[in-house]
Amino acid sequence: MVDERKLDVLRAIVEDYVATEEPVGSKALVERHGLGVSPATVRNDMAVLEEEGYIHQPHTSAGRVPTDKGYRLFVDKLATLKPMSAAERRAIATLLDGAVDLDDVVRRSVRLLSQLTRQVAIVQYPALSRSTVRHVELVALTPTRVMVILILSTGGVEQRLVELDGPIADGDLAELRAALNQASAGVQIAAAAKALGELADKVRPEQVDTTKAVVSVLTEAMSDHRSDERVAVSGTANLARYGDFDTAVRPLLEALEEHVVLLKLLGESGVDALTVRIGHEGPYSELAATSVVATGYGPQELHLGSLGVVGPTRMDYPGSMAAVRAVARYVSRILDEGNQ
Amino acid sequence: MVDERKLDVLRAIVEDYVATEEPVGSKALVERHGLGVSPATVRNDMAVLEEEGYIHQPHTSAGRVPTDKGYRLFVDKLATLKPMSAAERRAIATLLDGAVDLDDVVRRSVRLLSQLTRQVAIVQYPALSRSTVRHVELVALTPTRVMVILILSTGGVEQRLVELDGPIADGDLAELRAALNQASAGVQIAAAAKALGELADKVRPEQVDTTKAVVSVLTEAMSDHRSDERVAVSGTANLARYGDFDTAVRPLLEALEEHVVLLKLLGESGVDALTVRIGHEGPYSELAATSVVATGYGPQELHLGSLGVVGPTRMDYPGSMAAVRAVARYVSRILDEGNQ
DNA sequence: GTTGGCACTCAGGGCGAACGAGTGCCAGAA
DNA sequence: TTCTGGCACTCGTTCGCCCTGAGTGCCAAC
Repeated sequence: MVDERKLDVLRAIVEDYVATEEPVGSKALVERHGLGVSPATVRNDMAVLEEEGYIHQPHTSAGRVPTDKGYRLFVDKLATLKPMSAAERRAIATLLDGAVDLDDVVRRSVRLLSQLTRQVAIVQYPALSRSTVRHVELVALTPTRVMVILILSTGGVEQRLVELDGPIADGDLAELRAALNQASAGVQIAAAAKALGELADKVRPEQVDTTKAVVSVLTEAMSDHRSDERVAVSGTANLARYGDFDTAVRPLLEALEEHVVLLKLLGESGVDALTVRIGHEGPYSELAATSVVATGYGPQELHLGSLGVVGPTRMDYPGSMAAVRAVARYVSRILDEGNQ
Repeated sequence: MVDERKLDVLRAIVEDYVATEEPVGSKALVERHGLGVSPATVRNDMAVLEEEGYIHQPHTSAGRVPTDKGYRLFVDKLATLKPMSAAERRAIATLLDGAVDLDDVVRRSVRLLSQLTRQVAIVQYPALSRSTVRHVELVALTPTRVMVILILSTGGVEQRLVELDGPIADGDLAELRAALNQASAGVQIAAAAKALGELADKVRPEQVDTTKAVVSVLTEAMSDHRSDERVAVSGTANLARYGDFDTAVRPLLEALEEHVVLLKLLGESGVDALTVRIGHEGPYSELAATSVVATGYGPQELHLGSLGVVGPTRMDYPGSMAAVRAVARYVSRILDEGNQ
């Protein structure tokens, strides 16, 4: 199917259907797009497109609707990314530059993305597991209670409270702090957890218990509560614009509650590599009516997390793809700056 | 309207309508509830109830539906809190006790509450502004970059990065840390911000710039990014069970995106004081079809935040009220323990 | 004050006709 | 070949109609 005009027809059908949400007929097509041929000709083309599975007719006397395969071709061959307007670029820059910390970056991004695309936006929190330990801090709140603070290269911070068996002297605390940092600072999280595990063997006997207590909390903070399993969601109100409530809105609303499902939806596309999953191409059969546009983000090609939008298969792919890419790039840049 | 039986009739109408979502007629009423009188008698009572505005007839040949005023009377006079089952109590205890930090408590609570009530749950993050400063920590990441960490009595932690004009010596950093803690530790946030502001006048001249930089970031962390303006939401999928999409679901979905709106919805009810706002009683006319059940929480009667559920006016008030109160009490207890 | 009887109202469902958007096909023009 | 205008055909949608039945209000009797 190399026919240029048939591709034009498909593109026109997708664009019209996305805009009107109604099956599009041959007459309306030639009127709204300057195709330069008659409706009859378009009808012939449509018959071929249908035979090849790119479009579909809900019933005999109706217009045509793109199939998932049709959207796929549209995205792969026909769509050019809508460039972001200057105003949109400015909005991205000013909003994200105002973020005060890592969580704030995520919250602002997800909100921004949902506003730009008028879809449901999802942003995965950056993976701590890929980052390195920048510093470990111990603060004695009382002689037997120590606040353990883990600071990561991504700007993420985890804190935990440790209850000690007996009181600890300030000097011992400083010593322990130094030992912890020597073992872990600058080291990737997985390696750091390992190094810390061996630390208890190297300290003075009377420090062993305390060290063990602190280390166990630290390693737990590193592995157990992995922030990369958290996601932020925004724009659910945009679901209200969906047509079919039961087949489209309800399953998606349910999916949005399950963060595990969301993570699977987002997938693991590389940094700066846009993934578009259309309808049944996704991992969940209940979500056969929704598409996902996602990409990875992170500084220097290092994949720290994914972000994207979900919406009806009948969505504005060029616009969504452009917005997702723009936001991902900006987030990557911010993470990069914070990383110096 | 002191008639005991009329109140019984109203209670029966509310319960039936909540269960079936359909206007309830006189015959069905006497059948399902053991009222011991004939339908005709009930009809007379219903006529009076309607005259007084407690119930309403959608159209002539239909049954009755409670009005907001009817629900109000039901909640005030007729409803007894459904006690939580043992299993529910256990679920609350085990789930919330497993929380690792303050944010986790909030996330778990909101999820729990939405599951218990099968409604949309909202939990406000605890107000930092009411808590006291427990400790301020400074960590030199590089000679000119300092991580400022603010630890609060509620267990909340805020961190910020400060870029200094020139390098700072370890000794000076320790000195500054001591000064900061002396000025703010144990002090309420508002007072602490004030005390810190005066600190720059008291340090050695060569420390003034550094002090000012750190203090400005600290006070900003204290006031600007107030976590009590953040809320967590869960259970939006439950909206799918609503009947009327346009009048009930859409406005609520939109409201859920606006955290300011949510905070206003939750209101500022005292700790252990349940607030029920029914339909038009709330602050937003678009949300005339939704009710809010909320309460404050916090240790020792100290109001740190609010939590609650929102749903259709046609909701299970006794069940929601019981769940909201149970979760709030448990959260309060956890905050209290963390505070020792 | 309560009850059974009865006429009345009216939303909702089922049915059929008219409508019209859109199609497929075919013969003729380019 | 490829495109075009014409035409008969399909079928979902809309509208008007009637009928049904749940539920009511009122009244006379208990």
